[in-house]
Amino acid sequence: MSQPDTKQRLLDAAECLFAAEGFHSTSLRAITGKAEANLAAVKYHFGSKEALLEAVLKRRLVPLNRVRQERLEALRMAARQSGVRPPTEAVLRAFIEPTLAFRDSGAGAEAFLQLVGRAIAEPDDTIRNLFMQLMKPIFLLIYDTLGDALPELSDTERFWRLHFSLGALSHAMCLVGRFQILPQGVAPRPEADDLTKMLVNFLKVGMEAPCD
Amino acid sequence: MSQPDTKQRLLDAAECLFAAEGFHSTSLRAITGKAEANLAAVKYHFGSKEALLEAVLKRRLVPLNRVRQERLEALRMAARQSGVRPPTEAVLRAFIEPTLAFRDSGAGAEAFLQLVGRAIAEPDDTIRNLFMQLMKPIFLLIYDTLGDALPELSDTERFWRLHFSLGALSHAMCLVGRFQILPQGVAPRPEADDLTKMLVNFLKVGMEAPCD
DNA sequence: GAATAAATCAAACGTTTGTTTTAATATGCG
DNA sequence: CGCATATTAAAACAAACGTTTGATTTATTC
Repeated sequence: MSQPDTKQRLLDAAECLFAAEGFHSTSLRAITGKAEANLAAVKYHFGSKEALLEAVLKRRLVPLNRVRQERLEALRMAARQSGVRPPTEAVLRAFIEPTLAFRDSGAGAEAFLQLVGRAIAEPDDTIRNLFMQLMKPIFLLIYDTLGDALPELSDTERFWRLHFSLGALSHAMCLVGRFQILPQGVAPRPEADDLTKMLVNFLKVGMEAPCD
Repeated sequence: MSQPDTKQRLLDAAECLFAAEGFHSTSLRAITGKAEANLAAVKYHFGSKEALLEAVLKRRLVPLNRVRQERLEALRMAARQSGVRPPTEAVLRAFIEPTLAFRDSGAGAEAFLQLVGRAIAEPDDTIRNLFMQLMKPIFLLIYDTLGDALPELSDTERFWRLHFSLGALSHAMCLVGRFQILPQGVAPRPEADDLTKMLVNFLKVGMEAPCD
């Protein structure tokens, strides 16, 4: 090998291009071109274009979800032992903080956030199912943990408020770095910490709002 | 003409397919096949595939945004005359209520909501620019009206809270009708009224939350 | 009813797509 | 060295894409 792992270069290039152009609009020729690899390299190392997408998603999403899972389960554990409810804000933070902090963790990370933020609304069944399969466990865990934090909330309200929150998060993830409409007086690119603070602060009160 | 307007049938078919499969994944052959029209009909009536998308978007989005604009401007007017701030909830409702109520207005309306809910995160520049051009005026108007309602809020906070809200709304729009993860005890498809109430209720407190 | 315009049609265009095949090259090991 | 395995390279594949063409049918106008 001349350069670091072709496999790695393909993952990096695919992540970047999938995020910028979308999965279907990105050709294997564009990916292998950017990665300075041969066209057949994708088939050789991954098997297919879809398998490449799966690898791109898993590379970052599995560790990220593991962190989220650990933080959420630690919250449940601590709450159960001390006999008090986990604070809503802590539950939201356990899910959101790793996501947006992740943004500054490396070169392709920001692109990856766009990719994931868009995957949640993906029209293609194969892609959405792949993404949902990766997200379902953590989704159900935060749903349950929010139930611990807000036991008086009905299942339906909790479900929809969680989805409103996921929508706000994914939208924030997509928006980071690509603004289309910027009114005067608005900082173009907040720090990850500030964005997390704003988002958690916004969602917390929504989650805890009385139902009527 | 054998059937009602080919142009109309093309719009309906395209709306449905764009929503279900996405713009790039929908072929002109699929559209003209569903519309029972000739392949060249799109070129003849609209000029191109992109122009067809523009027509699909404008057909519903222009009237919808007109309603939103009227309601928002009526709020500003009433507030200015009475000397009190427009209520945050009313501002949100002016924007959201027409959207979700629209869902029950016709056959393709629900599909259209998915299409629009996804367009906001669209990777393709041409599509996103087209959508943004249609949405920019109403976006700036609600941004200003929220400024009337919440003058103590900083521009940056107001901007991001608005985006969180748009994310929640677009996510709710995409989700309507296609659930992937349904915990027990959750109603699968709330009425538009109920969904609006939940969403507005959720966003209102987030908008009005203290900054720290 | 002839002449003009509007609409539809089947067929083919050149390109690009993901995939596959076959050959060449580098690498590791005894 | 020589063999075997892993990787890269180049070329070709059929299929699908949006677009275009030129002929034909339908509708409108004088």
